[in-house]
Amino acid sequence: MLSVDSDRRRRPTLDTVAAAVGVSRATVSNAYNRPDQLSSSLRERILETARSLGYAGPDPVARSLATRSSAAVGFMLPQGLSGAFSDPALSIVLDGLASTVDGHDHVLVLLPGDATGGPRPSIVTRAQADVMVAYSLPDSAPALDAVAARGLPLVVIDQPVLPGSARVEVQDFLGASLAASFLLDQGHSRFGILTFALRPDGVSGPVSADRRSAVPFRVSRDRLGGYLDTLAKAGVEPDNVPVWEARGSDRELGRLGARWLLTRTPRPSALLCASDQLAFGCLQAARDLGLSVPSDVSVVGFDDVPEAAYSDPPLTTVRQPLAEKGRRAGELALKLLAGGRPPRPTRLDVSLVQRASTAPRT
Amino acid sequence: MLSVDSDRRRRPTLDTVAAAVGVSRATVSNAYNRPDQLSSSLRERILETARSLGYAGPDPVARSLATRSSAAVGFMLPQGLSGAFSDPALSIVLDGLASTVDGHDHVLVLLPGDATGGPRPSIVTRAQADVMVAYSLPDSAPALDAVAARGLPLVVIDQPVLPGSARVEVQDFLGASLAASFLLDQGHSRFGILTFALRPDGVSGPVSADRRSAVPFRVSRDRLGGYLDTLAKAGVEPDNVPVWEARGSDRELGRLGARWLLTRTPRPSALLCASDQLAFGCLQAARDLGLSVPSDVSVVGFDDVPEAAYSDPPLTTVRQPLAEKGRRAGELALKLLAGGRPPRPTRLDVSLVQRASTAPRT
DNA sequence: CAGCATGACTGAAGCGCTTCAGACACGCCA
DNA sequence: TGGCGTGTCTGAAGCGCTTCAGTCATGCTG
Repeated sequence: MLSVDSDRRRRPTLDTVAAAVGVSRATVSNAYNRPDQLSSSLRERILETARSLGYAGPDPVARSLATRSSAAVGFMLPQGLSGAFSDPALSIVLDGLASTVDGHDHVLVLLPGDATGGPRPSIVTRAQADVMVAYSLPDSAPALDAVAARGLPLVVIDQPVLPGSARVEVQDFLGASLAASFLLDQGHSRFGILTFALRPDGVSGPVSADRRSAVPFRVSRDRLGGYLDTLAKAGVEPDNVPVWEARGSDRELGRLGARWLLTRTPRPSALLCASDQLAFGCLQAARDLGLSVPSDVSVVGFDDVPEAAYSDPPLTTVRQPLAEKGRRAGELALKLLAGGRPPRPTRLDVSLVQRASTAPRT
Repeated sequence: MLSVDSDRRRRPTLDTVAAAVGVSRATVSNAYNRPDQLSSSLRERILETARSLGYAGPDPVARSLATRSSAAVGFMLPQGLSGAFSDPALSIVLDGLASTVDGHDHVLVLLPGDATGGPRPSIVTRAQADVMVAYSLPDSAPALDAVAARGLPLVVIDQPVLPGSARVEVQDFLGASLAASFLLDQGHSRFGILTFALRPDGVSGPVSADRRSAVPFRVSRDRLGGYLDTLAKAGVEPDNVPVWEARGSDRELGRLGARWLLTRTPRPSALLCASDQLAFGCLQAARDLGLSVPSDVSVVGFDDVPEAAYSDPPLTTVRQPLAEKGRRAGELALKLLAGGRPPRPTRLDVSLVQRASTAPRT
């Protein structure tokens, strides 16, 4: 304890090095940040002395204060990390984002959410980041107000536009409607829908018409809406379509929901899922019940994660450009950081990928 | 651009608020950090004024400089994020870690690695964190030197002990040997081994005896060593055991390797994998080749990720307490931060979980 | 040789906050 | 009445760095 403290106290600073070399502090700073401002021989001497003194370079925090930039991008999640990362779609988006900002020497600061559907405002207020990226937070999450209060630039992924923020998202409604149309074309008429959280309250279960209104998660809203609207236009009453809400997007929760859906009477001949993970759960549930996919029941997912091509059977799903989404968000963040204005939001394309988990109704 | 700049310039500070209220800066600071140091009526007045001025609270960077603490834990990965998160084991560990540090109002700063098997030293040097957690980095990664140079406390997960650092890890060697013994007991004698990266050079392919020596990743070293040593003790020559190295730990790379292993002559009757993800790839490869698991070939994994219970067939695997690993690492990090000395490393337990992917040799 | 551009280095003013040793007024006890 | 503890608030010294306007030789031009 004592020794750690004294370690800390003894840590050399720019001044220590400057004094040791016999130059001004500014010169030492230049040795690190502006090599062209001093002779290379002096620079060498400074770096050498710094090394021998155990000086590892300018303190990042002090540097940030002086430059008013922390070289960090905050990433706000709607939930805790385990829930979050069980969704491979997030990992891919995050990777796209990370590789973009990493290439510009920025780091990613992770702000996990809690039951309110986003990070606590207090943690947002104290996070050292100079731009925030919000991933699929519910409308009007307190975290968003905290970002606004700090005046930080914001880019939102999969979320309605907020004044002054940049946005990237995909055409979820269209994607869902593509999937529903496809199944209708295949002759299906009895459907079941498996969605992930409509609200950040951790509830799983059948969805009442009441709960379907004013859904704060845009993605859930659009995918569910896309499914139901398309079915309705084809004459399938929304009230006759059982909907199960899973509180998260993982396989096991999907299995649970699918078990319920597949035991309704009459049994749906096609299941529409809000994510591939949920769809994988459906495949499992069908197997559990001795049903065969696609001859007894067709299943479609959403996202087209890599695994969708290898499931048994391979999954028919709606493809969205996940990595691209992350990359775009990263570029937008860097652009805002450089003082750019938020451009018009672009909605990335979606398309239907037909594989073996769907078949015409026989 | 201009307006952003002026926005920035105009942002109120403690002084702005102090002047507006007519008190000293110290008092405003106390209003936020030490409510007991001023009358609650004054405090209310200060907070109210701050709000009306658009002051969102003390600037985190300046605060960090003054307190010499940034309330952030750095997390260093051996590879880029996409590779990393395709491994569910990492997500679970990360979640355990995040929930622990989050509970103490710390955030996680992600430092993705590159081809050198860890984050670039420059990014480590500049990251604003006051303790680092290294996850499965190779021995002597440059990033580790950078941490040492900064004098930051360090906790390592799945890595050999470094002087002065805290450590948490599981008994990988023992786990591997448990799995190998089990298969030997089941009467198997022809084995194949599927490991993830032995070196951070991005190479996939059959492993020569040469490449098996001086493996810098401790986990790979111990799991592979545990398999081979145990087999050797039972009289199975290591040179007769084909080993495939996948450059990452994902299903598709596993499938590729298993395809090679399952087409050796004589064909192995049992496959030992370094991770569940790789094992899932084996299941897929077996299916591709028209082999049935477990009657034609037995497969064991390592980790016991949740999905292992739901694969087809459910996976026999070595269980390690993943979430616990992350939690412990988080606790250690917080302890070091508080000035504690690194305690003796604890190796967490492993155990074999028998499911349906293995069967006695017929 | 005056005049001037150039390169190398420095002084000092911040960046926005925390903290700690007081200062000050007030009420209380002896 | 004098002394003293208490509750409030302040002044000023940092935290470690960047940056910008200079200063000072030095060498070059005309």
